[in-house]
Amino acid sequence: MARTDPDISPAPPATERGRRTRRKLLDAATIEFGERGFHEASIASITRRAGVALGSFYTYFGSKEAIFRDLVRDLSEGVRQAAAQSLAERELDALETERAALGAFLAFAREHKEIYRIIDESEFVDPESYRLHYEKTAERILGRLRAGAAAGQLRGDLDEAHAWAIMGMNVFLGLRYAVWSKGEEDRPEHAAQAAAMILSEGIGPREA
Amino acid sequence: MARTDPDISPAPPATERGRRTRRKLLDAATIEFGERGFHEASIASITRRAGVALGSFYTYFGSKEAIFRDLVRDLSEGVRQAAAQSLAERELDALETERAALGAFLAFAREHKEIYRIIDESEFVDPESYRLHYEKTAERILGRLRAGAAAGQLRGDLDEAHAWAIMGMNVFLGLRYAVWSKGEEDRPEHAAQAAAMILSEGIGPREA
DNA sequence: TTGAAACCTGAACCATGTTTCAAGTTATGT
DNA sequence: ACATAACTTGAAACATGGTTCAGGTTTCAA
Repeated sequence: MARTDPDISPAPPATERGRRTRRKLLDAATIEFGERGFHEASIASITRRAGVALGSFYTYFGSKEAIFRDLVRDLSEGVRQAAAQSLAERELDALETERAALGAFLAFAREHKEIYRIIDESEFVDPESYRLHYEKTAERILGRLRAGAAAGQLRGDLDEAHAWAIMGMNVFLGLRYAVWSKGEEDRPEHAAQAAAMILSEGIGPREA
Repeated sequence: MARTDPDISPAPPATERGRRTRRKLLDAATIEFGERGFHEASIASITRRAGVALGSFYTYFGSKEAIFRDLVRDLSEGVRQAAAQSLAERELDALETERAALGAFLAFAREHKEIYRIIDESEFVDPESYRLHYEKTAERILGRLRAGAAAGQLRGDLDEAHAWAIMGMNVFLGLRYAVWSKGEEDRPEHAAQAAAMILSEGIGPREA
């Protein structure tokens, strides 16, 4: 009885020591999943990295899937906070805000390729978390678009689809110019510039 | 000697019967991988669906990864052809072409969610195929942008980054409005309309 | 017609890595 | 100080499913 449901993680740690151990496992898992992907990753390797016995893993997580799920939600929240903070720093108009958001995302993705990869892999390991992550992100973008429209800085008929379009642009530019970026010539600023141009004027011919 | 390299698929079938069996396996694999994802999928289940003995699998594919790789490249080519055909039908100007391309993609994604899923999962199962697929797709988009610019229908300074931005828009709109689409209210045409608006005018306030 | 190559078969082998467990250690509140 | 709950340990059990193989059948060109 009180069997550990593999889908659900056990109750949160009750002691400080417990919280530390759980955190060590989560951090080790970030590295392990980031480097090897979900299926190549092994729990033994995670506990080894964390400096913890194999058996301890199941004190904190019900299964390999469970730690992955907890990790994705953890990282998703971290990404959200990083973005929010970077936008709160300056007062910008709506178009500048979108450009800054993409810039922050590119910088973040470049710095934390593992996180990018883990969240993306959740589409196949834990689709629910993946959906949640992108739905919440789209909602935040839509919120900014609405604010911009209210301020007369954006057109008034923007909706969810526009938010998803912008998010897709950002994600793919991140993949190409931050995660896959190789040499000097792949400049994230250039990607940000291209996106900003599309959002401000479209790609139609310049007015005479 | 002549051991089967698990990474490489054996020589192509020499007989008609062989080609049929290989095709049956590929088709069964499309269903299996599409429904269960790479790791949940089993070779036994694929051969069962194909109506072929387990052992026959290794006559045509060196490993589970190998059939997945062959399948992704097969599907990628199929997607390319479908898009090319749908665009060849009508003579359109550059902006209309992009809109038609997105429309065709949304229709295709809605009709073949499995294909969409398999190609996306290749990011983690066979990254090389994934990169190839999206690099080739971006190149085709860039080709269209250049043609549009040459015809004076698009601005002249569009480059790879713009192509990736457009591709990202399309992919995410496809995910949201074709693959995840639930009710009547998620209309792909609406997504296509939003993207077309962004490309033609941007999201800035309407001119007075 | 005939021989060789191509193809088919499915039971058994086997590697891998997740999960369990029973016994010990450390923390916490009274 | 004591009792109890929280936590730790790692060897072993276990399930799963990919891969091999030795022997049969079909195809096809000469």
